[in-house]
Amino acid sequence: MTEAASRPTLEAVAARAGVSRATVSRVVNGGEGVREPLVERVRQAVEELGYVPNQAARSLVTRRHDAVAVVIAEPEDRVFADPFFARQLRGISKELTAHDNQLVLLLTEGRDDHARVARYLAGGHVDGALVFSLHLDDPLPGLIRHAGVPTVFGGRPGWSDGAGRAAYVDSDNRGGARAAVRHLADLGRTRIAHITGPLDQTSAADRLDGYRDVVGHAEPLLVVESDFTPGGGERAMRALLDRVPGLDAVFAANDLTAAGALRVLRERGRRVPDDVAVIGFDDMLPLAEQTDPPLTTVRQDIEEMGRLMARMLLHRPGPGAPGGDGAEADAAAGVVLPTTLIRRASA
Amino acid sequence: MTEAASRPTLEAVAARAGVSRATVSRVVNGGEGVREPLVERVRQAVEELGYVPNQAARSLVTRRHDAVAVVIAEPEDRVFADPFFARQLRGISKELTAHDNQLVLLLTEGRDDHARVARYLAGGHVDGALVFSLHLDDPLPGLIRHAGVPTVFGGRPGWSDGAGRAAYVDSDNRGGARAAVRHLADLGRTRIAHITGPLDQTSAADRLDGYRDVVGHAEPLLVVESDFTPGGGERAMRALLDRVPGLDAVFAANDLTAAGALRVLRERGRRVPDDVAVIGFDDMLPLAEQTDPPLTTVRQDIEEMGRLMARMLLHRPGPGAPGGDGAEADAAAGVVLPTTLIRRASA
DNA sequence: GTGAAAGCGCTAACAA
DNA sequence: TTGTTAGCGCTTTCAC
Repeated sequence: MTEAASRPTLEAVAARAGVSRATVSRVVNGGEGVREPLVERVRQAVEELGYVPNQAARSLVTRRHDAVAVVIAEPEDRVFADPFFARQLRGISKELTAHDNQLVLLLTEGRDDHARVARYLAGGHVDGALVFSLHLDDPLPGLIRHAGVPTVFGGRPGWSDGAGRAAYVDSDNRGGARAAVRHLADLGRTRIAHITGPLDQTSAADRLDGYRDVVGHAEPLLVVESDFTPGGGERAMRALLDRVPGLDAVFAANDLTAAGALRVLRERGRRVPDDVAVIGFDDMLPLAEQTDPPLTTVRQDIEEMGRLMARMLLHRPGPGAPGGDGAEADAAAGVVLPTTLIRRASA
Repeated sequence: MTEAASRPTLEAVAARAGVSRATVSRVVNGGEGVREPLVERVRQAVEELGYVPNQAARSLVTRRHDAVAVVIAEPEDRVFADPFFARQLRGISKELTAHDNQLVLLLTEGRDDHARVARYLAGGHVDGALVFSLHLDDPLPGLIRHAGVPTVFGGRPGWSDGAGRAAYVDSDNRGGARAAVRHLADLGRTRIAHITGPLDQTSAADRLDGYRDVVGHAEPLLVVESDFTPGGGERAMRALLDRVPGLDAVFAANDLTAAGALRVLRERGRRVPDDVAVIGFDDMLPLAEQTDPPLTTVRQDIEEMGRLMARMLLHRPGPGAPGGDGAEADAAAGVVLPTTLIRRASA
């Protein structure tokens, strides 16, 4: 219970081991070019004193921080209706931990916070940033790119100004949607409706594209834009049933929407999947398992997305590497992860 | 797009403003004791150069970091089946941001990670820690207390070794449970069952106590220990129905469990709430709204819990203050937040 | 292979 | 009120 009084310094360790500070430093940082017996002596001294390097002092000279910012820009409550970010965080955390990096979490509450985040990032407190921003018109990504910090985005960024260079990780929204709709078609369904998400988000737009890849643009009446919420799903489902009473399948852009749709279908006396088959997207648990009937849906490997984002940031070619200055790295700007159709009872 | 070359230092600002570094420092840190015209000159130079203080250099001398660690020790997937932590994080983040503190997120994956976290905390990289650890036998809280870092716990800590001094924030699990069960009694229900959570978690134990406050210990057959999962809820509900077919109400220790119970009740042909009334705990959205019927449940103000934790940590009496050395602060060790019964259709 | 010494950018006495 | 100066604890040339 020795009170934190003042923690031992390199100096103290050096004294104890009977070597110079430089030697201790070398040992602490990997021990390259120090002879074995000395290494051992220093290790022991470190152990005995419970020495932990002072990161501030180290950063001051190395200009590295071994810290990465995770920026989550989600003004709405959606972040919390959804374990999505939590899972990605887990993936990110694992990868960062494996490389001895710390995770600094920056949550933004709205536009006011943007300046704060931009300042922080520009302030060089972290070695890079992982950014989640879902809306096309979000000014934050621009601010961040301007801050000159190496960045990897979560989800395909929607802006278009020479953004070919932005590194990102996304899941295969389009392919997943295609698989879902194709599955409905294979079931013999011919009037397949789609409840979209907010189309200012690339994930929603991509899922719509996937739907169209299979059914074409033939029946615009079968597509309703919604908002990724259960309430929106209900409204959309009602509209669809009013417009096309004979529809026999629904592909909802996410599970929340699908849950709302399911309720309306039940309320209107449609049996699922007998009369109308339903597929969602996300495999959001426990929701997808708890709906009635349990929801067939498209799963994405969210944790892996997080891990990959961190890996891309950490392993990007260093500032001195050929072909780039680090911030605007290398070739493969975007990485897209596969999705899987999870069959339950609803389709 | 000026590449981060090297950011301006205090020195540069001083030169530009024609003053000394000390003066710039004073202005940057609030401007106390500097005459107005100078303040203005310095501010301008800061602006023009886009100066941002180097936190590492500052920490090195002040030994403060304006950073707080949030430690989430949850080996299981529960963290992510539940927006609980995300919400608390939001609350914490808001409060920290308001006081210009950064949030360093430490997720632990299991025992292996404990040493890492303990080392980090002991390393003096942060000014304090907010710790979530749900299990009685978790060694992490002990390690952390040993690290000598000011700490506030999320949820009443369960260990007993002189832990009267540990600061924590919890919601009124016992009172909430009492309100739920009392509501069931007011509905005229007389055979009220309880599906508990894992009793090695104080929240589950406290909810059981609340239940007993109302119904007493009379009917042990009406209480089944479960695990906070839907599957566990199903199993518990089956056991309950087998043992006490005539039961007319169930208080489930959380919404996930309640959802499982609801399914079994339907499957066994019991109408809810007519035959059996059901109440959950948490008000976990969207689940609680999407069950059939929508779930009556006990809501806790999760975000406020987070905010309060941060506030307690930030405003704790400083190291020099009377009556304590900061780590083992003042009087009110624990703060308990009220809960609210949310009435929906299930009870 | 090892040590001595020079800062990294900042704050905090202390002097002026 | 302002400036001068001495470090904070560490890494990193550069000699030896």
